[in-house]
Amino acid sequence: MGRGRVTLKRIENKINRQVTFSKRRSGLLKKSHEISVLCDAEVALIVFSTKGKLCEYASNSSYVLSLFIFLYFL
Amino acid sequence: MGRGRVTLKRIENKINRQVTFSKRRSGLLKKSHEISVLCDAEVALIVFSTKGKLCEYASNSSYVLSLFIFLYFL
DNA sequence: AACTATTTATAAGA
DNA sequence: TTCTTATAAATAGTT
Repeated sequence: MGRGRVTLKRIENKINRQVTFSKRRSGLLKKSHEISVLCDAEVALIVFSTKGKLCEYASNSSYVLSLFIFLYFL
Repeated sequence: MGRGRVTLKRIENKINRQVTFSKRRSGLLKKSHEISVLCDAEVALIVFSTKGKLCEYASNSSYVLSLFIFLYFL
């Protein structure tokens, strides 16, 4: 996607890595939401950046995600 | 994506819904893996189809996903 | 934070 | 149901 091919390797430049993280995280959230609605599927997505910033998505009935996060931080 | 626009609405045709689920699930897994490698992020993805078929991805250190699944099936 | 050239994902078709 | 292809969507690099 975009002007260069993706090489599946850690992006060493910190700025680029953060920018890519931000872009792709939102893409992942969007697609998680889409599959849950289109296909009537239950989805839970949890993403931690290197800095430990948490980001999550859960379709409607994924109450279990809350439990998961609760347990994670115990 | 593809030959028609996506309308964010449950796909009523069962066959189409299953096909779309299969395609998009693999896309989601791929992208989850990519962001984890490219951005050095920890990712856990859990997908249940309507039939209850489980599918999951976890980047390297997401041992917590195992815990989650364990708890889910208690 | 926007833009746009390209790659990638995928809806529909074979 | 696996493969192909036209097109939508995501996004890498740029401004």
